[in-house]
This record gives sequence, structure tokens and C-alpha cells, in this order.
Amino acid sequence: MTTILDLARISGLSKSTVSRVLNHHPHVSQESKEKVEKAIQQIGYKRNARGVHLRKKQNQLIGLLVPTVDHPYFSQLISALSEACRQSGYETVIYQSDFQPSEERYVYDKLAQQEMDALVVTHTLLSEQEIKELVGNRIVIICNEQAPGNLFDVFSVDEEQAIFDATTHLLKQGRTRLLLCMDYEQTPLQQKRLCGFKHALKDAGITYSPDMKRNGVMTIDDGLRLGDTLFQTEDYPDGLLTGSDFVAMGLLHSARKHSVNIPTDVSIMGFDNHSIGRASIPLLTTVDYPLQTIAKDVAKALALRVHQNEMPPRRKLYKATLVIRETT
Amino acid sequence: MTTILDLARISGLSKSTVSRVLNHHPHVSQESKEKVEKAIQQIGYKRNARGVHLRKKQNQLIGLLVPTVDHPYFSQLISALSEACRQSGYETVIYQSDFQPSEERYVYDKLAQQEMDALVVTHTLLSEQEIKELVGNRIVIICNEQAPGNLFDVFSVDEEQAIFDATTHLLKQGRTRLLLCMDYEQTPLQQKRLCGFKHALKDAGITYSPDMKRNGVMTIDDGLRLGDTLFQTEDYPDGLLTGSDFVAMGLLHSARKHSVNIPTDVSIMGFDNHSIGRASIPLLTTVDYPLQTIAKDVAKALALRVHQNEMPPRRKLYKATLVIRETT
DNA sequence: CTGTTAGCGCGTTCAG
DNA sequence: CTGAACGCGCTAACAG
Repeated sequence: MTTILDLARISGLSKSTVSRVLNHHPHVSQESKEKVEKAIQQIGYKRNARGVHLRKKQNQLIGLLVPTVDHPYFSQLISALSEACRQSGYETVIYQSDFQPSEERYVYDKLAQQEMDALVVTHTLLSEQEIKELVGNRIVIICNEQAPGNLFDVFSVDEEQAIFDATTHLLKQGRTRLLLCMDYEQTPLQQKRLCGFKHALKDAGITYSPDMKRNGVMTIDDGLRLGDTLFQTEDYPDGLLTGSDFVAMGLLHSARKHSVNIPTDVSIMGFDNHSIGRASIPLLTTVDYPLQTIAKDVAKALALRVHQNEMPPRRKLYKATLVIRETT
Repeated sequence: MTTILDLARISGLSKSTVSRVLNHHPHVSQESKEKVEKAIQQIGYKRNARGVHLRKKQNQLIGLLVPTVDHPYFSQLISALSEACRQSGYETVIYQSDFQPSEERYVYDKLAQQEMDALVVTHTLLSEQEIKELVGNRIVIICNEQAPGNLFDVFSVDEEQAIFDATTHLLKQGRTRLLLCMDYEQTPLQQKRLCGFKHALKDAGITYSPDMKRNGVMTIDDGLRLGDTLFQTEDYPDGLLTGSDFVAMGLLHSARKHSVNIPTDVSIMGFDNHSIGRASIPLLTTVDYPLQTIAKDVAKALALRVHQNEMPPRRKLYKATLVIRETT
């Protein structure tokens, strides 16, 4: 491998002048520039990023913590965030926690060890305090996960309102025996959703009971299984609220298999506004949120903090909207 | 930020002994270990990865080049590859080329500049020679993209055979007016598929004509649009081969909308064996391949080459299998 | 078992 | 406008 020292020798200039040319500094003579350019061509020089990273104490890398990439919600999020970061000059490294706190801690440790300039957290089982303790003064931004925002910037959808609206929509159609499908109940996000759900029920004068929620439902297959359990009984719910369009697709399929008519017998509400909802029969009612906008705001905040991290944490909520189609 | 020099001062040892403790070298006294451990606790030392990377000329980072992450095939691939790499001690940074050669070149340049230890290419518009020219002796592995394998390791599904089998399956059911849906025809992978398609047709005594293929079909919405075009005419094809289960879902939906019966009027073949195919009506016939196995083999090859890159390139083909359900 | 010494490749003062 | 010198934080000979 060749270095800027080789360039210096060949061009007859010093290391520093070569560096200046490489970094397009303003005050270098045209002559020097040309000499260096020629030397670069001559020996096929390639800059060594690792030297730069050490010297500049930056590596233009953003960590992205997700539970799993193989889920339409997270793959959309990764796509948007990754693109937005790249536009701000940062590449994205993916960390999958697989819902394990131990894996999460591992990632925070990587951040503390400066494997990346900042970390975007999209799902966590730890509290802000716990995270803070692990990462110290390094940069963390929380995206679409519920958190108080006392210690870190938080950009997220108002999940409570989203589920409130969705629930209210079902209630207005006369549905009363509702079921809320969640993935991991103990996460703050799911707690918020449960809150919105209870709130809407209360407003409608319906008393909430714990069997109106279901835990561990996240994939198409989960939806299929849940539907098969539900629809083989006689007193299945008449309104199903899911946390993902894919779960809704599973439920829809199962309903049809059991000759349960959608939406006559049961209403189904998706979540995420994935394109699959435009190819389902009947077309899927779902919840949409401004993912692109969120991603851009996160990338902006990231760039800002990398440069200057002494601001107090910010918090921004985004409004979700119902996309009413045929399953409700 | 504290450094190993601080640890050395506090523990009364030298930099090197501290480094040895940190890296769990065999020959260090219990006493030294304890001194260093104590110093670490005392000042809350965290290793600076960037120093290590420069010194070791490695950063335990694997690039993963995909056209887009927001596609079920690629998000599955990323998930599997990312997990397999992590098990080999490598993290994964995602590069989305968005089907732009310019973006691709940008990534190869990053590799040449040692932003990562190696690159896994899952889709490319450049030839092996062109890539080689850009990356020099740095490590590239091609995964599930067709390539001769003269210059790089190639691990991929036998796409030609896969489409040959799928086509033959349709032909055996008496389908004769077939249509092959592809994304970007000019990629080597699509060329291989087209090959398998033609081959099967020839074996059945059917002459291939260019209107038996369709370009630019990749998403659910593409499938919906294509179906709407197809099914509004009278002489639509009676066998549809797709490159993705999602495209198949779009076609399926459109068929139903136009009162075209599946599989009576038209057979539809998916690709990828995504779980969505288990929630479609009718259940989707599709093509399955051993993604986990491929990912593990890629990760192994990666680790091998990082350590010793002087082997000749290897090539391994994996067999795809038909999953026959109800749409054919 | 430990300390000394030398870089890894680069950007950036500070003089001139 | 340019060069000399320094150091980012760490590992790895080599000698003892």
C-alpha cells in the first residue's frame, strides 16, 4: 500500500502539502496540485481511511440498532434512515439485537469504544438511564421508540394517538369486543399503544380487561396462528387491531379459511401502510406515518450533534393518519 | 477520553503490559492483571477502536452492497448475511446502490480506501473485470448474483435451473402462453433466468419470442400494474413466472379484480418462498433456496480471505426447489 | 513476565 | 504558499 509519504517523495513536495491537495485546501498552488495529481496516477494511490479516522476522531459511521431487519417495518425504516444518513455523508452499520438486552448492551459498548460516531436506536428494552450509563457522552438518537427524552433526542410517531384513533374508528363502527395484538408487551412503545387503546375504550364507556390484548404477535405466521386459535371458537372478537400489516394479512387469511367474513363479521386494522395492503382482499385498512420526514429529521439531528453535542435533548412527535380501506 | 497511557500511569505499569492485559495475552502475571482491572474501573476506561483499526489494518467491518434494502428478498438476505458475519466477528455496513452504477463505483472506492475489510456484492451492473480494476487486491465476494467467478469467490443459487424447473412445471400443466417477469433485464442474474426459461421452452417444443418476457417488474405495485394491463385484454398469458413473491401477490390481486381465476385461467409462480405466500388466497406456489446455508458459507469464506487472500477464486452453486401450492 | 522503542497513515499546528 | 514536527491510540517486535 502506498501512502502520502510516497506521493511526497515522487512529487518532490512535503507530506503536508500533499495532504492539503488531497483535502482540497484553498491555499495551494496550481503547480503543486498538478504534481500531486500526477503522482497519484503514477502509483495508483488510495487514501487509507483508517488513518484519517484516527486522526479526525470520526469515521462517518452511524450505527442503527434494530431488533431484526427481516420485518417490513424495520426494513422500511432502515431503508429510509440509511438513505438519509448517506445524504449527510454517513454510512450505516446495522446491529440486530434480536430482542436480547445482552445484544443491545454489546452495541452500546461498541458505541462507547468509538466504533461509530453515533447510534440510532429504533427499539430498546433498556431505559434511557441505563443506556446513558453505558454510552457516557457519546451520541444516541431514539427513533420511533417511545422514551421520555430526558437524556437523548427522540423523534417518534405519536403511537398513543395512532392507536387511539384506530380504536375509536372501530368502536364507531359498532365493534365492541376488540383485541389488541402486540409484539413484546414490555417495551415502552407497546405500553404507549396499550395506553391509547385503553383511553379509547374508556371514552366509549367500555371497561378494559387484560384478555383484550395479545402478546408476541409480530409476523405473518404469528397472525395465521392467532387467527386459527381465535376463529375456531364461537365468541371471537369483532375487531382486531394489529401492530403490522403483515400480522393483519395472516389474520385475514385465517379468517377466510374459517369462513369468517371480513369486514362483516370482524374488522381488521393493519399498521405501517405497507404496499401489501393494496394487494389484499379485501383491501387493508391501516395506519400511515411520515417515515421519510422522520428519517430526514434524524439525519439532520445526527449531523448537528456530531459537530456540537452540547444542546439539551430535543423531542419531536409525528402524527399518524388512518388509511381507511375495506377491512373495517 | 482516557487512553492506555492513563492506565499505565495509574497502575504503575507500562503501556505494553496494559495492552497485553486488555487483549488477554497468555503471559501476564495475575498481579498485573488486577492492577490494570482496577485502573480501568477507576477511570472508566474505554478502548478506542480507531487506534486498534489503524494499527491492525483491520476494522472488522464487512460491506454489503444491495440495490435496495426495502425489498423482501434483499431484507432476508441482509438479515441472514448480517447475522452470519456477526458470528464470525464482523459487523455489517449496508450500501444501497439503487441500481446506479455510479453508486456502485462509489462503494468499490470505499473498499479500496479500506473503509471495510471486505465487500459482499449481491447485485451489480458491472463486470468482474471492472470491479477488479476498482478494488485491486481487496476482498470481494459475490453472493447470489451470477458471475463467472474468474476473479472473485461466487456463492449463488443456480438460477438457470430454478427457472428451468419452474417453467417446466407450468408447461407440464398444459400452460403454453407464458410470461417471464424480470426486474432489470441487463443484469447477469436476469440473463441466467432468461436462459433457463428459453431452455425449458425449447425442450417443450415452443418457440421463444421476445414478448414472452417483461422488464422492470419488482414490487407489489409493479405486479398490480402489470396485472391491470394484462387482464384487461382477452389474450392474456396463461402462465406467469415472477422474480418475487411480492410481484406474484400483486398479480394475484389484479387477477381477482378482473375476475380471472387462479389457477384455472392462469397459473402464477412466485419466487423467494416468503411467508406472504402462506397467507395468500390461493396459497402461492414459489421457489425456495437455502439462504441460511449460503450466508454461512459466505461468512466463512470472508473470514478465510481476510486472513489469507492468496487462494484462487471459488465458486459454489446451490440448488433451488419448487414449493408447489395452489396458484399453479 | 515486563519495558523500551517504533511505527500504523494521516491532519494540523506553527514558523517561515 | 510550504515544510518540519507532533500526535491521534494502539500493538508488536525486541531485549531483558
